[in-house]
Amino acid sequence: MNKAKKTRKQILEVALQMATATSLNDLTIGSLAVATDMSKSGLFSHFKSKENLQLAVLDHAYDLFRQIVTIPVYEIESPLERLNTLCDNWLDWYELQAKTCIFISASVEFDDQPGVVHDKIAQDLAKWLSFLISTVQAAIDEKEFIANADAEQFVYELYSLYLGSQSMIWVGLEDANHNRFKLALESLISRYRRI
Amino acid sequence: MNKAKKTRKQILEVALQMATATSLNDLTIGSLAVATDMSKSGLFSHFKSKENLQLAVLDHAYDLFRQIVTIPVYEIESPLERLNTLCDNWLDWYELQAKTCIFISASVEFDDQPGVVHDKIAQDLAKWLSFLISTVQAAIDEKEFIANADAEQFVYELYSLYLGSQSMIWVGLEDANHNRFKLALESLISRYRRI
DNA sequence: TGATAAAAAGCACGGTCGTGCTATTTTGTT
DNA sequence: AACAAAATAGCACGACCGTGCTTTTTATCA
Repeated sequence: MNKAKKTRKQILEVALQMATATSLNDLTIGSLAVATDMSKSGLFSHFKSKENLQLAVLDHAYDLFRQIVTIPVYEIESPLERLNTLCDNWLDWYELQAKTCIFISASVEFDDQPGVVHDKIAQDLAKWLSFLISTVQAAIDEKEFIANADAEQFVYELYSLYLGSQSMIWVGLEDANHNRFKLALESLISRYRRI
Repeated sequence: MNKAKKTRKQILEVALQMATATSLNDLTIGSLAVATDMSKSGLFSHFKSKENLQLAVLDHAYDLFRQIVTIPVYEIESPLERLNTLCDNWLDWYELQAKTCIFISASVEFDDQPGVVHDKIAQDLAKWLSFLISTVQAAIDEKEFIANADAEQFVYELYSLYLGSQSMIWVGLEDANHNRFKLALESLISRYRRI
């Protein structure tokens, strides 16, 4: 691997940490340079613009997300079991990222800020949601879920519960083990399950 | 009313609009001065610090929120009907604020940024959630909901669905009329309802 | 190993930020 | 109408932002 690629990767690891801890906009080139022990201009030349840096951070995050959440379930045959493991991994992802999710904060941050970053976030979110939808649809097709189930409605509710779990931890309505999420997920699945 | 109080109120109305459209941190004293046709220092002297401005904006928002969402339901006797109206008003609030909610964006923005603003947001959110919980509890007590219902779990799910509705509009999984939210809410209530 | 290209640093720029200080204008009261 | 007080404006500051330049250091490969 190139020297450039290597340092670029190291930068992105630190950058993802920082952007996760604060936000994509608070990830400043100066502070990132300090954190990586580089000069501002030396770091800057890797990305040519702040926007490119933000895109690179999101790309890096998505790679990591896939590695943790998505890829490990490919071998699982039962769609329902795949869905369950997916949710477990999804919670793991949250824990591994120091109890936040950069995609969620980024999507709130950029929902009123049009541009390529906004578009990439929307695109990544759409990819993840449609992956979930197809998994639910597979469960329907393989008769693990009831035939007249609405896969999109299921995923809307599932993603909502995930969002809510994060939001409500810091007011104490949800606990650190996501028990309300797990309970609601169980209930959600049972309503869709063929008995 | 004082001149000071009057202009302060005018400032806060514009400030809330701007903070809602972007974010509490992007609400800059300079840009707010331009928007209100004042000098930076003239405006600044009303609040003495940016933090105070942010607190004032949140206060103003919460007043408005109560006016639109909470106060109009006080006269409704049936807790369940109160809950339904509350949800309708809650959606109205979202529409009136140009299809965003400052509390949601602010809570994401400040969840990793300790201080008085963070604390106020958490406090406001907690107040709203406990109001919802007490309404659900009233429905249980008056036997509109089943006796062994969990009011907190209900509100966790309700708030999650609201969050999700907003998040998923911009990827097209939810539509502008919040139909997925309404459908899920109906389902949620029916699961708690005494038949 | 030495030539050449790539990576990193140094430095400067215009801009905007929040926030003080002082001067001026406007308000409210006698 | 005169005067004290309050509201607003003018101006300046140090700090940090993103981003261009030029120079120096480091990596790559014949």
